[in-house]
Amino acid sequence: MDYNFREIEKKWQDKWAAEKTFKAVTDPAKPKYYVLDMFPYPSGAGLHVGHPLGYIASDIVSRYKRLKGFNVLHPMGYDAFGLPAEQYAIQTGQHPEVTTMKNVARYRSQLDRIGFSYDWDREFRTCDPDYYKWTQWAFLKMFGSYYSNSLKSARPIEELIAAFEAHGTEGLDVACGEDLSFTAEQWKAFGEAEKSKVLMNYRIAYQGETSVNWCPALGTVLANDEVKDGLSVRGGHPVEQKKMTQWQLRVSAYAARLLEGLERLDWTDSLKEMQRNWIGRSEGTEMIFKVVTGSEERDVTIFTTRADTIFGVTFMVLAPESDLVPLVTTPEQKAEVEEYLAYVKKKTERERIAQTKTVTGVFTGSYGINPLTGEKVPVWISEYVLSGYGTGAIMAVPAHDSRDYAFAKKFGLPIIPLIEGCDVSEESFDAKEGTMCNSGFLNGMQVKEAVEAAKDYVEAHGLGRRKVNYRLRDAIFSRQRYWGEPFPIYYKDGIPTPLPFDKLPLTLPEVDEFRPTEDGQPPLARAKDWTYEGWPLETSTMPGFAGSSAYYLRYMDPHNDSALVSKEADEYWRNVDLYIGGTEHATGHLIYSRFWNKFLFDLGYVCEDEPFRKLINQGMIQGRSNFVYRVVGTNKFVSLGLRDRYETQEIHVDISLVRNDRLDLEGFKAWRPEFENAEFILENGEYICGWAVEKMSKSMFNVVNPDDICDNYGADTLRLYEMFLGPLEQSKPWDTKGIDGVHRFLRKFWRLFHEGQDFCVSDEKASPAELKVLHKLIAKEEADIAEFSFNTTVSAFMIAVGELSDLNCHKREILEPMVVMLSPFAPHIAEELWALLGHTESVGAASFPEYNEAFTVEDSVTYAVSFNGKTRFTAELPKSMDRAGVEAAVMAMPQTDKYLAGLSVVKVIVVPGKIVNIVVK
RNA sequence: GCGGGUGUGUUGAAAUUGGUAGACAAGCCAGACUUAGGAUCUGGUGCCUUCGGCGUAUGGGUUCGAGUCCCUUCACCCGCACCA
Repeated sequence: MDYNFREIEKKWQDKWAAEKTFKAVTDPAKPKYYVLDMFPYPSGAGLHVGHPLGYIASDIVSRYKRLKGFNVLHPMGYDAFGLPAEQYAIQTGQHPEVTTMKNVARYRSQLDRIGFSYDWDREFRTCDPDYYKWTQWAFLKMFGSYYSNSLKSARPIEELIAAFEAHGTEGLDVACGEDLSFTAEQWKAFGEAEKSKVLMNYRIAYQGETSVNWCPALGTVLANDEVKDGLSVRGGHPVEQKKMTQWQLRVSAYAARLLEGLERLDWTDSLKEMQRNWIGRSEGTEMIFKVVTGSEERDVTIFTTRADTIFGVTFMVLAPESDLVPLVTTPEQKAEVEEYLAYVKKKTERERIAQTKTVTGVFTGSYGINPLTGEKVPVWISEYVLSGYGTGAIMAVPAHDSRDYAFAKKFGLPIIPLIEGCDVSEESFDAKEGTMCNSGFLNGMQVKEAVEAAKDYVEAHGLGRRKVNYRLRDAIFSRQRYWGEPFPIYYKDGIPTPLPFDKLPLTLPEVDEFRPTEDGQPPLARAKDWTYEGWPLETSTMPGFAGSSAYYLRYMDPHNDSALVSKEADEYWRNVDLYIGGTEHATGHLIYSRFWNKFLFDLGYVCEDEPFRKLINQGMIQGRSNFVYRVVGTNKFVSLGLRDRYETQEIHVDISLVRNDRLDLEGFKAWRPEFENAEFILENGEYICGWAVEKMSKSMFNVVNPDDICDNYGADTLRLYEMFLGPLEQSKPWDTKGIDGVHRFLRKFWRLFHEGQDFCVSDEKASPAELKVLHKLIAKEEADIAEFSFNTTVSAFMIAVGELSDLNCHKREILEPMVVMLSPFAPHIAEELWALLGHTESVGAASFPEYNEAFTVEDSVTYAVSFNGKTRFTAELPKSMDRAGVEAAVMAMPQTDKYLAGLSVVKVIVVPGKIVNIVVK
């Protein structure tokens, strides 16, 4: 009986599906293990061979953990709201749901062929109303909450209202947009609209005007992580800055906790570092400068991390968007300032990035007073100061900040050095080292002391206070799009009002077209009767990250109609033990999810405050493209080695026409009409193609489809090969060439159980040599899976199978545990052999074999004998021999004499079990 | 510019964490069986060579011993980027 993978794989996949083999049931008697893949966005292109890499790894861990006695939750679903389906809908008129469901079905059929052990009963799509009901629910909870800084927790907004009624803003320590100040009496006197506006300043989900990334081509705003280099991540369209009123999430309130939480997570350092940078904590000082405009005087607060440099302040700078700008502009400067603001406004984000080196700015006409020296310094406006960070105003110290330096040079402002011996004639001195000078009471101190001394001084004299700033901004939460979750908000007398919980889900209405309305309203404005009790409903929808922020919780209890997740399910499954996915979500999804989870934790809906305990980033699988070289102006194609003799043009060729870099000439001619009459200049009778590693994509003709691999080699081979390709976390090119090696291994494994065509396994007792092979492999697999080093496990299997074939071993005692151990990697062949071995239950119900050191212990060890560190020969010695014995034995060997000829021994170093080093002179 | 990472045969990669570098695979070469082979099996395969020597990007250091630890330089990849 040959290894017929097609028949075997079909048979077992059908059986797993029919019997729901991998159904997870809450079982307090067993320890739980939750393995999650970042669920995919089902794109129209289907899966390529790179996508399942992480899924295969997580499936191996899932199956392994089941063998180790864990109750494993391993679900899968789809991140189904998103731009591509909507763009397609705009172009074709086809409802995004239709496209999405078609793509989901395709994904599902591709996934099913690879033999994953998902519990498909828990599957859902983020666009299912049953699911997005809970996304809307969470939004309403955020709308109904504020963040208490003193309690470090979200609290119901009713508590805040009660506080306002009792004592206004007195003693308030909460996260907010701007610092408001009013008394209880004032609060009570506010009208409904006014109260709503005030509360927006504190809600965790709030509506507010902000500068947003507006993408005209997509007709929507985008979050910071959806924009890269001034272009939209999806589609690559230009993005500009625009002030708009938008729904936002007060993620910034959680900055400190998001940062601290990283300490407790088992994530890679690079990923944690990325999040730290994104959160961007910096310790500094807020200081008040009096600014004099004509006869008026007002306080301007600046933020600095270098309070020690205050004696070097020679000017101040405001962000162009700062509210202070109109207030401090003098009548004489008004025209110039307005011209500058117009210039800044018309720049797109992309231009701004491209021109970071150009220095621009304008003088306001006002002067600030240095609170320490009483000196007057001019107040400027420049785009290098950002309105969104700190206070949008800075004190400029050109001697010790390179940006201030460039500005001072350009506009001829004075530069005062503050560190002894520093040279500021060519560039600023940014390093925090040296002895202070020109700095009043700080003179003579080292910079590090001066930083603290200056902060103390400022606080002691009431000039300002210590302040921790974060770079993390609130998340913009509305999109002017159709294909997303509708906001459960209606406008009663213009006041944003939450829909009652029992009206959820608020389902997406039908519209006749998916593009914005003629007057620029979002597509939902096209819906007939988009109202609640006669009041208009919100017309924007939620962004892509909304649905993916709590999906891992829903898998714990996916059919619950009365809660996102029941208390019992949450307390059993708690959080994700192992999360596998790409790095591209480092600053998006992985921040939002942590925020979302912490919020639900604060309100007591979940019991863990971090969602993902351990996270692995699988590397990307790139494509390996092939090229042919056309001689310019002809239809002749020259082989790689000969192309230097011609002027050639490199052309991508479909990799299906190439094998081992040899071109299939007839296939190439048939590929495209223009190549029909192609002629070839061959080397050694063959056409050798060039190659390069590139992103796997249709346009490069280098896409490898997993279905084709399953057809030709089988899912087990695909799984093994993807793991064999190299370390999981590393990016690597796909190269189908090597796949025969693992396929051959599976056939060899199969043959261990067969004698000719017959299944043949003996009950004979295993020999010590055979047991050693087995137990070496057990130890190796245990260690490798703990470190996610799957490639070496596959190698170890190949070696073990090679050794067992050499030993001609067909014994059940050895082979049965081998099948169990192989089952996480190649489950189909394992199930088949397991059944042939006479078992009626799935191999998944077996236990992972116990490692017994006794079988692998050697009674002798090989010592490497070296002279002055150079290994000359090896010596086989009993393992029990002590150092002195080893030394004596080695010194007595004839080879030693040979290498000692004429030299004297200085000393002998014996490393037990490894090395004997003889130092000679 | 700042931060993180990587560098080993023709290729993907191993190396028990400081102990015989290149396991395992691919490719290539030779042989066997074949009408044939994108099939199967066997052997060889880092470089220079006569002994032997040289080899883990580069130059140095620590050590009896370094791919592994420390410093220098170079190259590449990733992330952030006017964050005061």
